[in-house]
Amino acid sequence: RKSKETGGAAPAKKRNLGPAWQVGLLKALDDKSTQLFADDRVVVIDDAYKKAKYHMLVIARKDIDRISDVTESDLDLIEHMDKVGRDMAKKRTTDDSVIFQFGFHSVPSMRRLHLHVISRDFDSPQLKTKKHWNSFNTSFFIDSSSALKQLREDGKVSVDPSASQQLLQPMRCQHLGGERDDTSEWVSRWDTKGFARGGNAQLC
DNA sequence: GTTCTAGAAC
DNA sequence: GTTCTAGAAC
Repeated sequence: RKSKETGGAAPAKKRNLGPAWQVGLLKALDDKSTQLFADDRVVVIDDAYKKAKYHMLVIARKDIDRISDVTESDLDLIEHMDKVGRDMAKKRTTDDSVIFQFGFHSVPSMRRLHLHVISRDFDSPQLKTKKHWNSFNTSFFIDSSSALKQLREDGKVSVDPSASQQLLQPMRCQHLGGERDDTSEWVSRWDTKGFARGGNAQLC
């Protein structure tokens, strides 16, 4: 043992990492019981409050808070997170009708860089608010493919300064396009109440 | 991030 | 009266 605390001081205190609710993912890095996969660079867990039938997080072990903090030297890490995420999605279900999306929140609430691996049904009783929906269905959500492209070309991932305002917009479907025709049916099903609750989820 | 809840909206 | 939304949480 090599402890040389001066004056018998208390054991080295851990740096204040912030409020408990912000550091849940940091604890997950050390909690093997919840890990679906782990290697020297990442840990995969189920999102504790999943917003779709399938919703996993690929968490980086490296001390980076968010996608806007990554640099060129992290390209390998982001590529690895993306690959692990896609592998996990394939392992998780063999149902080809399940479509996944992979990406980062522009302004995450939880600390430590994490990649969302989420199925596009958004069928979950824990998807309750407009912000929940918009965090996966506006430019607030940065696809990993887009992040990788930016990282390769610009050496960084730019985040829209107004990204957080996207969370306040009316809920729209990105994939059907058109605000009146195609989405009208979708909006009527999810917009007013219930979201995708009740097992009637479909791709928007 | 969630939970709780007062006040708004219906 | 019930549902919905937005802000505080030490």
